[in-house]
Amino acid sequence: MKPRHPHVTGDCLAVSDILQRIGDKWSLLVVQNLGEGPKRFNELKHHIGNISQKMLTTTLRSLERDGFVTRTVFPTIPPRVDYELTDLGRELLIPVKGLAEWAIANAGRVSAARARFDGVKAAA
Amino acid sequence: MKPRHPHVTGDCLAVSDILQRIGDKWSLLVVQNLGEGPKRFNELKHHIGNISQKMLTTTLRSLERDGFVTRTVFPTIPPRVDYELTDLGRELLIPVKGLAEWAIANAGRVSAARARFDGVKAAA
DNA sequence: CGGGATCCGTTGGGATACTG
DNA sequence: CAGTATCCCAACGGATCCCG
Repeated sequence: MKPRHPHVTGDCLAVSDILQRIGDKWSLLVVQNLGEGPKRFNELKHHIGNISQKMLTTTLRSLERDGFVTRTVFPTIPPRVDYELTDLGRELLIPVKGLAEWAIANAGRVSAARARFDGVKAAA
Repeated sequence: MKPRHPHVTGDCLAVSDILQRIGDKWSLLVVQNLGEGPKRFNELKHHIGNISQKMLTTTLRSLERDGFVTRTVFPTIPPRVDYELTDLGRELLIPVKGLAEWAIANAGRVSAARARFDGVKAAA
C-alpha cells in the first residue's frame, strides 16, 4: 500500500460504508432506543411502533454482526431475548449524536430549501 | 435520496431523514469531492470514478434540492455547469467529519466483529 | 459537455402465515 | 415470545441511446 494524503478518497469509502450501514430505514432508531438500556424484542418493536417484525429482526442481526449490539437468549418458557449495545455501539452513538444535533438544528433550513426548489419547479 | 416519512415520534425523525438522505450510495462522495472546491460535471464523474452519469445527475439534483449544493450553468458552447457547496453543505461537512473519523478509526473493529460473526456461523 | 428518457436487473421492505 | 419462511411490490441503480 502506498501512503496517500490522509484526507483523500480512500478513507471516505469507509465512511460511505458506515453511513450506508446505519443510514438504512431502521438501524439508527434501534440503536438510539437501545441507548436507553437493554431491551427485549417486542419491547423494541412496540417502542418503535411501525416497524415490521421482519425488519426489526434483520436490523438487529446486522447490528449484531457488525458488533454494535449483543443478543442474549434466556432459554425460558416463553423465551426471552435481550438486546444491548456493545461498547462499540455506545461509542458509535457519540459521533452520531453530533450529526443528530446538526440534523435537528438544521431540519428547517433543509425543508425550506426543499420547498423553494419544488416551488420553482412547479412555477415553470 | 428519497424523502421517506415514516410516522414516528421524536427528534430522531429528522436524524433518520438526514441519514437516509446522505447515507445513499453516492451523496457523501460527491459532497466530499465538492469540499475541495467547485467542480464541473465530468470533473466530478472522473474523480469519483465508477459512478454512472445517471446517478451523478440524480445525486446532484437531490443535493441541490436540499440546499447542499448550487448548480451554475454557463450558456456557452459546449455548455459548462459548475457545482459548488453552499454554506449549509459546508456546515454539514463538519459533523459528518466526526463520523468519518470514527469510521476510519473503527473500521477494523467492525470488520473484525463481522469476521467473527460470520466465522461462528460457518462453524455451525 | 451535460443530462433527459428508457429498459431492466437487483435490493429494500411490508404483509402474512407458520414454528419452537 | 421471538423468531423463520414466503410472496410481492416499489425503489434503487447501472447501461444505453438520444438530444441541445
